[in-house]
Amino acid sequence: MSDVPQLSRREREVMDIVHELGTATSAQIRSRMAEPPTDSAVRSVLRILVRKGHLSKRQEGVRYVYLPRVPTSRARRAAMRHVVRTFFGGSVEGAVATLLDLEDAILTPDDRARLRALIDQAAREGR
Amino acid sequence: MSDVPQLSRREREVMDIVHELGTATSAQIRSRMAEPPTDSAVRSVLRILVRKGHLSKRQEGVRYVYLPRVPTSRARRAAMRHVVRTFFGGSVEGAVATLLDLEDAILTPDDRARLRALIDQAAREGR
DNA sequence: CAAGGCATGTCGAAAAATCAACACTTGCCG
DNA sequence: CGGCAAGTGTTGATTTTTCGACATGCCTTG
Repeated sequence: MSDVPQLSRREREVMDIVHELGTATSAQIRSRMAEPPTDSAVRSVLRILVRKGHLSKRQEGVRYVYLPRVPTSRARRAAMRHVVRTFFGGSVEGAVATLLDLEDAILTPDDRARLRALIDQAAREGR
Repeated sequence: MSDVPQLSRREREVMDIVHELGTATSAQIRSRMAEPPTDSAVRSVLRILVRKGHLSKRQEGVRYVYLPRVPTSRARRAAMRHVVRTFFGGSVEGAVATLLDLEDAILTPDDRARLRALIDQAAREGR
């Protein structure tokens, strides 16, 4: 029922960036941060996130590459669920509506077709 | 391009709750917090959020009621945009897919019809 | 092999956030 | 009126976060 993210401001910022990139080095992350601190500071946060179990690191040649410990699919769902609950009173329909209304929601005919298919599928699966 | 939320952990938690409730008293907020601190502490955070301009307060009888300073519609869009960018590489279609796949995405035939209409409308509006 | 660079981890200081004790104000009710 | 109850703001102590100076290790290149 309850999330327990417990992430500080910087920690969340870093997690978001890693999620966005999928995989990222300390330098990449730093370059995307708002008012980026020293490289050293960024790596401090990274180490904390690893210790807390939110990220894992892989040796990539000389350097480390960080990646989310939670599979993207799960993180996506969790993020969506949170937004739907917090901002849409749990209404999936409302969320979709806003989504389609976003400025950058440019849908190709293909996209539209796929969306229709998704709706049908949801229907078939008894939802 | 960049958000500048700059919210601390507790601040974000409180903001989420207020957004979810639309309007909330200190006591309501406290009752929804994870590991709720003293009532006094909650009100401290609230005052900070007011000072920072994220919340406003209205006298409601004896007590204060807090509400988001940013209109819900705008907050919704911002939240959605953030999730889409962070977790879906900007793909609205992908976001909708996940949305429809959520456990609690129970769509009535009516809902489905409305969603189809929304897609059509997006199409008509040149998206 | 030496030197220079690059990437890392440790550590402690500085800043921010978190928290609750306390004091005050107001309304209510006996 | 007197006192309790509910709600609030101030304040300073404690904890957490944030940060960067520094030392270390390793690779590469000359």
